[in-house]
Amino acid sequence: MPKDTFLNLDEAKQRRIFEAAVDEFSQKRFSEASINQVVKNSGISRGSFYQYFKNKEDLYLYVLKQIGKEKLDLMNYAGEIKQDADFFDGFIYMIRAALEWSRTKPKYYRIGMLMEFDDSHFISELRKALPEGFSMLKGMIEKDIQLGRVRSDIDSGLVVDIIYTLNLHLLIHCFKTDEESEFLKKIDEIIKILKEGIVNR
Amino acid sequence: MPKDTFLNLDEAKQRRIFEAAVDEFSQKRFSEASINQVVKNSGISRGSFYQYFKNKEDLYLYVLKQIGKEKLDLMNYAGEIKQDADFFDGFIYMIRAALEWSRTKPKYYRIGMLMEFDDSHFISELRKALPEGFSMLKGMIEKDIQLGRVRSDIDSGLVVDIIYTLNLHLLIHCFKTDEESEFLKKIDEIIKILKEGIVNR
DNA sequence: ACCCAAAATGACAACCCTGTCATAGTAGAT
DNA sequence: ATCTACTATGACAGGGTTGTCATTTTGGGT
Repeated sequence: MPKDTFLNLDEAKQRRIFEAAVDEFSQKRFSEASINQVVKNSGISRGSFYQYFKNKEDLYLYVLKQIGKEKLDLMNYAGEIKQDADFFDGFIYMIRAALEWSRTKPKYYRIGMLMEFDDSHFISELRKALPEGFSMLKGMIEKDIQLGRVRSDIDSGLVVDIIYTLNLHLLIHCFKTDEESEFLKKIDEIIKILKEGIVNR
Repeated sequence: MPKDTFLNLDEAKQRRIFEAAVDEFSQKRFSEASINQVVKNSGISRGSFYQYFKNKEDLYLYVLKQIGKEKLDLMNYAGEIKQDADFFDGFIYMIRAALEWSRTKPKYYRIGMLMEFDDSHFISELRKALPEGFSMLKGMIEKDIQLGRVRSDIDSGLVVDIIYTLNLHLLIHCFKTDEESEFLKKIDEIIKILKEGIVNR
């Protein structure tokens, strides 16, 4: 979506702008993020920016697309291993992969998280169009139901929703406090509860 | 926290301002909410506003305090019934009470929800100082553990966290789509999963 | 060395916002 | 009727934002 003028730039400059944008969008929600900041931190002029991108939305979409490329590589790699695992192991594997990614590329991860809590029109619409990261989990639960590993009256969609929500919530906490081992411990415990329930028997 | 000049106003005018503030704070996060809007919708002048309140934070705290009063009444009422109920019933009761409140005072509820997703310094600090609505649930789980109704290896804090997070998540969805019966169905299902787990046995 | 098209620039308009302040208005007491 | 103390007002300063545009700079081809 950037204009040709941007694509014609030498790669170093493209990266400088991209990274300035990542910096900004990982600190502020889309609506609060400022082009001025991106312009300042990438050392280009305001006028140039609007020669490269149509507007702020254009820049955001570009950043997302770039991040998506890197994420896709990682997810494809993760996808190879968990073929015959059950849902629980598959989930834990995905969590660890995601955590690894969030550790190597924390800013990318933060952008995703901020997006999650952005209720602006633009972001709401955008979110709908984006691929759901945990969607594969739904298939895994359904497989487990067919194999008799999971109760047949369980709503797979709801379970994915639960997992997705709790994971996001814990991740945010993890980011704030930087207690990664605590996070993994809690995920394990949540999985256990999800498996067995909390009732004494 | 408002100035005396505000308290001296006749009640109708106080309400007008309060309601304009509620309108604004239930539509926009604190940082995005605009005094201009409040001023316009309450029909007072900008200058007057700053004669009534020190600043935006002052107004916000006032609104929260007013809402807190109403909420306290409701919660005290709800607290009377669930004395000897177990955690699950207690939780469902609380959910229904909260939902009832969100139905009668949706704007108040929205303010709370927006606060939940506000990471500004002011709101973060404020949130810490506020009483935790679900804190009583923790005690109920611990009681259930002692009574042998819940496994003793369960972390009560984590369970409350799970419940709190999922509830909030579902409520937001409920607010957006206005599917209240769907919401209650899901809560019931989540409780069931929390109780029994999803594993086939 | 010259030319010209493409790229870079920052001033600018137009619109937000918050908090202040000198002025104008009002209503009660003397 | 006058004085006074409180209240209301909107213009203003000073800050932010986005997107535009006339102007200058640059660099490749001749």
